[in-house]
Amino acid sequence: MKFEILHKDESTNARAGIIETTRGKIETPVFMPVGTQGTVKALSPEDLTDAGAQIILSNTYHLYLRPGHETVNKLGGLHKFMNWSRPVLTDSGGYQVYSLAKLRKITQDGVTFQSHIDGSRHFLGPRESMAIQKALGSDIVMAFDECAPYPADYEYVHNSVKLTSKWAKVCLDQELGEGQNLFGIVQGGMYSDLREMSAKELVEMDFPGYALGGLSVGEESDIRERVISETVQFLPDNKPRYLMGVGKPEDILEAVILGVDMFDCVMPTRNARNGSLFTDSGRLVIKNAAYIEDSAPVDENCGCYTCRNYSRAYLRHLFMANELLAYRLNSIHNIYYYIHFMDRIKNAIKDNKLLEFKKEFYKLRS
RNA sequence: GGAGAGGUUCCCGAGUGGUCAAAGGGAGCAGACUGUAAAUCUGCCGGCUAAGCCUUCGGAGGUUCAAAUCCUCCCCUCUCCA
Repeated sequence: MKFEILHKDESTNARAGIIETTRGKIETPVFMPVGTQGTVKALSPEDLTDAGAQIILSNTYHLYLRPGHETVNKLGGLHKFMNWSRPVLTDSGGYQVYSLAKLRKITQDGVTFQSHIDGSRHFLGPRESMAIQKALGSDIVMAFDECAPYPADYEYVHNSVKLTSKWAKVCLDQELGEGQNLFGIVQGGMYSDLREMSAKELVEMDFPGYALGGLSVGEESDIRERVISETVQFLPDNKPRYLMGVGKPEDILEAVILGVDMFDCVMPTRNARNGSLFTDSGRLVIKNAAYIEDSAPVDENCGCYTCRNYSRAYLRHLFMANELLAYRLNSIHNIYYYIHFMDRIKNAIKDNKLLEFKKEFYKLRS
């Protein structure tokens, strides 16, 4: 994997670059749609490429439980299995340590999960996570970390950072497949010194890319931005930086300004399924009665398949009637919005106009 | 014509003397979703000059301190038999 910065914005820390993987190039800043179970919910791979997706996310824990990584491997790996030939990044299962907190127990060696599907017990540690991700054949492999909750006291987070560093080293020692690249994940909660410690320990290990984990867990956006900026300063300039799980368009914009290159979030797809559509003037809740007879598209300026062909009134009808097409059309729009939002940010960086873009962005939604 | 069942707040449907503005569901209205246990979850859902009052349980009348609940008559639905 190769990462090259093509341009740096003059007035912010934003960068526009390109990641080269064996499965193709990824222009950054990039948004990666989330396809936890080997599918971006409601969308086909064609829908994703049409919307401009360059890389998608998938998940170690979920694919391990179902259908099983060995099964996926026997069927030719995740890309072939799901008919997606562009790059895939797999999360390690570290987020499930947080999201499935009630169903797991952490030890020094890893985490014992009780399956949310059938209650059976499964051990997932750094070795297991690497082996699973190797079998899946993803292009970017995430280290197995502990995503700490928020709020959490200093001692808890301190231990969490030490554990994450210990596991990161184990991950690094595991053999991966051809073309696979392992990213380390910085933890440290909202504590500046722990973020610094975590970042330095991981940078010492020399990963091809670094992620900021443990954010978007309920903290205020100003706290998040503080942590991002405090963390990024300890990360090498010439490696991609990935902010995990963030977020709203405005959150992403702020993080790009602070020097982040990669993002993922369930928000565009989940909100689409719940009737909330992203536009430059804010979120449009398609189920609102205001759109019953509205013949306009969701967003007049949007070039997505949904906006080119369907009215708000029709989308509202599909949603209210629980029609399956609603999920697909809404998801197409939101994913397109996010991806093109990143394109506009990227172009603004190349033109040294990111701050102007930001100003215009907030003006439109007020 | 005979026998039976029933009419409850937008809909379905509980409730058979006071704890009933009336369970529950649906529909509707609004909100939340941040490395997906999410096509999920939450709130509202008769009116008002609101810790109180007013109107409501097919219609009219009556019994009672008190009626969606008991009585009388009327109207209307449905099922079965002829």
